[in-house]
Amino acid sequence: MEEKIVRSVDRAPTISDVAQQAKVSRATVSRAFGQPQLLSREMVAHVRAIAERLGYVPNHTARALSTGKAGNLALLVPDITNPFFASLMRGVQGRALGIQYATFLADSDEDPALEDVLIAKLAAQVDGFILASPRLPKKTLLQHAGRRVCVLINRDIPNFARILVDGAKSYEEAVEHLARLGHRTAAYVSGPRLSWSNGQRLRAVLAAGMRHGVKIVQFATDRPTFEAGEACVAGLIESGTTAVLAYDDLLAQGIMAGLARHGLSVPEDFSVVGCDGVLATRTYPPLTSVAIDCQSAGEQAVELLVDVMRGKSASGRRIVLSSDLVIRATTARPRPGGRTYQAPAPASPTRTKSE
Amino acid sequence: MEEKIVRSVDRAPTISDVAQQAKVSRATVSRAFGQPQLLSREMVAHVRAIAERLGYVPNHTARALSTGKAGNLALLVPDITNPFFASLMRGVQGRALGIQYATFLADSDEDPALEDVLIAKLAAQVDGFILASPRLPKKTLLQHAGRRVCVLINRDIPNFARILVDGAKSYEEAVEHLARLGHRTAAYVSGPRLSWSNGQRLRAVLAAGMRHGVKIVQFATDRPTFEAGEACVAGLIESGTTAVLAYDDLLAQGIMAGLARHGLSVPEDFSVVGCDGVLATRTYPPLTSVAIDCQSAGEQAVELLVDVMRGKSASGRRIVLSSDLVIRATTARPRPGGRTYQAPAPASPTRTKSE
DNA sequence: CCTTGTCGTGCAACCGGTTACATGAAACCG
DNA sequence: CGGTTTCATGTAACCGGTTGCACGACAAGG
Repeated sequence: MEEKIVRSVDRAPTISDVAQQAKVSRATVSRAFGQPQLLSREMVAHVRAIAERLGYVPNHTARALSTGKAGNLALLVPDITNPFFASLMRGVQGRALGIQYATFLADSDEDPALEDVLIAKLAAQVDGFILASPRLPKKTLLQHAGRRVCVLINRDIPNFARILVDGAKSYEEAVEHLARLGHRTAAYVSGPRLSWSNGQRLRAVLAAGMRHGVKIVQFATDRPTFEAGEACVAGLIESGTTAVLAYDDLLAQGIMAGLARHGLSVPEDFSVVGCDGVLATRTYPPLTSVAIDCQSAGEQAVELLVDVMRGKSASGRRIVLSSDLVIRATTARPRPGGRTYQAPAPASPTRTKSE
Repeated sequence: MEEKIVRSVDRAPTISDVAQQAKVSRATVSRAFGQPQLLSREMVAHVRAIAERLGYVPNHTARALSTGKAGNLALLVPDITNPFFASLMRGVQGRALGIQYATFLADSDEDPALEDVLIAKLAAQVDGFILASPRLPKKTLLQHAGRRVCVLINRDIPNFARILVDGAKSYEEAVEHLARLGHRTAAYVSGPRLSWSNGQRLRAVLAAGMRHGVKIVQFATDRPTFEAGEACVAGLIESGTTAVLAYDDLLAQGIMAGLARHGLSVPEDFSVVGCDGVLATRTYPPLTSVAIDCQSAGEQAVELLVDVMRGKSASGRRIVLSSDLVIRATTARPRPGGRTYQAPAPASPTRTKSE
């Protein structure tokens, strides 16, 4: 029952093989696939039948070389383990497949230098890039855009085709929501400094805080990770705030873990708001969060990309997607008598190595 | 300040441009990059200097066509939004970059048919595939393997090069852990039916249950998702069990949410064990879970792939990676007097549409 | 001084497609 | 019925590299 893998010795059939079998020229075979309207009905059928029988599949590489079109696109993300970008990838691949494009994925690990290298390496093989939250300076992006079409996601640079997820309104609503519950002060835990989304969200929170009489305290993290969220909790508690808005859900999760470690419960002692739309619905307790349709963002990015490539004068188009504030279980009115402090309980996990 | 994107009009310099400038043949230029040892030191330096000045970069596509080597690899995963596969991707890309390979990523959405299509589409552009938890029948995989090198992850088929993450020992330990805590019955909530990992984990749980006198109840889900986990909770409660081992962390999270909705608390009323190594460390409360080094799995897959491609007779190699049971906060001794039932509290979230 | 071998480079074919242009046959038209 | 279109197909050049083979120069060996 142990079938051997038979590595096929006979190379894959080429256009010449089909041409020979069909007793036509290679050009005809090519046209039978590329421009069937140039050939007679019968000829197309004939050639295709032969091709089918031989198992012929046009060679993507050869086609790319002679046409100058790669038939590929690349998606660059700063962190694929972040559910936001993972969902984005799904959206991109779905639409790309529909237009016969294959998708390279590259993860820059939040590193601008690596991002630059990856773009350069892939440039030869793709017709266009979708750059999600790129960290590269505008100048560098302009250079790359000069060679290959680039669509940006969550980075707002004039003259670039770009998709922006507008979290501002929802963050403002979140602040209002907290104000209504009776919070007089709240913290904003920021994401990557260079991130457009982060700037937008911070501004929205500050403005809304002003408007609704909520004092805003800022906390910085260099990367939006669980650990970073956990780490900022000490400062959070010290600051005397009763609510926190995080840049994203990953941070929010970390914050919740940190709060628990300090003996504080959510939402009784602390209210927490995140942002993303994936993780929030997949963890417990259900996180009050700004929901984003990441998949749709990816799909629209692909469409925008092809529009630009086809020269539909969509070059500078700016598409803004809206978001929703979804109120779940991590926000409530602050404890009237103030917080009940408890000693931190650092639960170090027990590891059992197998094998 | 609004720089225009200047789409470069002059096409990228080719090997001919360099040859002309350097007053040598195209072959020499080619060798200056590919086989410098065939050329004199000075010639290599000369050509490279000219190339540098012109900004010449060898055309990947053309090279791929003439050598027959694509210089790319593809990673196929059933669900990129699952943190396990996302981490895997990172490992793969890291190693691939090191050997000058670019990585296609394809998400099959757990659909064998789509998987088949994706492999076929990408075959022309890659030298090899890394198939993570492929759902295709063995027969089909054999066919694909005949055309392109394939390395499997978490699928155990003889004669295939493959990487297996051995969760068995850790799941056995988990059952033992539960037994020690005093649980007499536990549930196993399974993942994809076709998944090798799932079979392995189930068998391990059953065997260990037998050995330690813990009765095992099985629950099936078609996809390991948060929702599926949530959905199976009703049955879980009905079955009268006091602990649950989930196929992965996503399921475990769903189960915890479902339990909470039914008014049961973890770990007081119910003990929960997951598996993965990413999500468990990023959510609260910290999940007792079988940890897997996904990134390393990805790295090793790439290395295995290049070994096979270089014909290092690694064709049938079977690499087994170990896992760790990490005991965190979701397992405890069962409530002595049995569970305290409460009425379910279906918390429907409030949506606030922005804009 | 001629032979033989080694080394550095060029020539030209090839990888597998696409496409501008040429060609020949059929259809149309006055 | 000759001349002009139109249509279907073939011819050959081209995309940008790689590589087997040929060739000339120069050094070593007899």
